[in-house]
Amino acid sequence: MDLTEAQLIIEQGLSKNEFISFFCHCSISYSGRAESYLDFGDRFIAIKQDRTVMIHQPTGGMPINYLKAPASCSFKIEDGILIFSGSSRDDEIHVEIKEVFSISSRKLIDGQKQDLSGNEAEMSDMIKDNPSLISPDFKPLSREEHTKYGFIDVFGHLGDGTLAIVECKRYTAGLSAITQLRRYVEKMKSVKGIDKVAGFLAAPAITPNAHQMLKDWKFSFVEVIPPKRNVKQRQRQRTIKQFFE
Amino acid sequence: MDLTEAQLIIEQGLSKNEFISFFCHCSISYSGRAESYLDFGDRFIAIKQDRTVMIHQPTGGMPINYLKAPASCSFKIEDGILIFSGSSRDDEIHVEIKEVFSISSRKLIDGQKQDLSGNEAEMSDMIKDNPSLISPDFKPLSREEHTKYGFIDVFGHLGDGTLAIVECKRYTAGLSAITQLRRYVEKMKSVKGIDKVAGFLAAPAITPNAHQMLKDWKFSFVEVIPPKRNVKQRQRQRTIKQFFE
DNA sequence: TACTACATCTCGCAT
DNA sequence: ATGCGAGGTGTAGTA
Repeated sequence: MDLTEAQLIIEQGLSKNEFISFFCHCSISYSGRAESYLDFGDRFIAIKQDRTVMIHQPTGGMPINYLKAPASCSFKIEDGILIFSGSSRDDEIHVEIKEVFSISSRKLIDGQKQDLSGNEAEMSDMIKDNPSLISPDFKPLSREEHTKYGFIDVFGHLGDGTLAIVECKRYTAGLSAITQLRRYVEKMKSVKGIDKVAGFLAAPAITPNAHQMLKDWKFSFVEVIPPKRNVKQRQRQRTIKQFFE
Repeated sequence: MDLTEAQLIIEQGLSKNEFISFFCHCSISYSGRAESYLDFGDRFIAIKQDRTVMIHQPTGGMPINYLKAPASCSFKIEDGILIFSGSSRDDEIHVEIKEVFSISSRKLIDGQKQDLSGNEAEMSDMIKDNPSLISPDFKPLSREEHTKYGFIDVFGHLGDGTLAIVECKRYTAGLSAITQLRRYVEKMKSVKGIDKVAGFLAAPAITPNAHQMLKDWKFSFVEVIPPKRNVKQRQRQRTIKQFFE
């Protein structure tokens, strides 16, 4: 495809804030928080409607280069090469495009927001509603609370009045989960001036090293499978409800 | 665009392992590690050559849904709707496509790898080569070493023989950086049976809370600006060198 | 804005 | 395969 024509289509798309996507043969220089260079090869480039820029190689899940919105984007042809210069707050990229294979540009209309289930907040919700998952005598007091001790997933006390902190992890808990729990427990001990605060780790599994550290610090592991709502069901129900209202 | 034609183009692209990209009007159900539903709207969908799947809304840097490679992808038309079913190891998505606006599919050739500079490894490199950045009497012994105590950025000793552990962060260090350092220091103490191991945090800055915790644990903060090579320069030099060899 | 922690984190590396 | 930590992490929530 002729580079002058490509430049025209892209600049029209930019002026109309369309979603621009194209395949090309290019090299990429990046400079900002870090620096990188990627020699010539075939890539996919997209400029989204908020001027997010992302450049993908043919494989892999993450963009090889990107700019956060809103990036200023300019195109010019120099020595027979289409040069794309983009810059955002912290970073800039220079793309030398030797060939453009195809371009699509379109205004996309989408006001929807995703309904996502299965995050850590829902797990701590479940534990607060079902405290026996932690211990028969666990009484939760708060959940997902920002305190001066830290961001504690579930906080409460045991039957004998001992304060208890629960740290939730949706996946196999590693060393960092234990250090996180330890930090909250230590902080609460020092601020409250008490020498006994119970620490619980709620997760579906725990790594061996983390389990050792947990035992060293006299914390308890509780196997908890994180919950999931059926969001499609929920969405449908809401739609039906709206229909009848 | 006719949905039957769209299905044909996509399936041809899949059979040739091409990079397929298209704009469409669709809804998306996701189920796997989490669950989500996104009601109908205009989206961009790409299936990469390794069968990575990503779906983007018109704005924002991250895909709203995705599948890790290699995903199995199938398309069928049912009740006048093109249905895209994709499944990878842990997850699956169901996309109901009411309209396809445009499709591009192409085999991209790209054997290049990115040369990235400004990562933590280069920072620990610099410290090992310039130990006085940490302390006048710091003698580094190793860097970026996987030990049973953890992954220690720079390890060495001071003039009086005290062992020293350096944790590097490229950005403002927070609480987790201190707990990480603390974990290495504590573990090294207990394994070696000594009661004094020096801990250094090397970073361009540190948050107030982290600084307090650092002081509580008698660690030291050293202001270090992470280095950056000029990778484009380096690439050019290598090219010139190759030319003369 | 700075700080904190989650993420369908992803990715690479070492065990 | 699993464990572990970095990331140009991004993103949301809060003070």
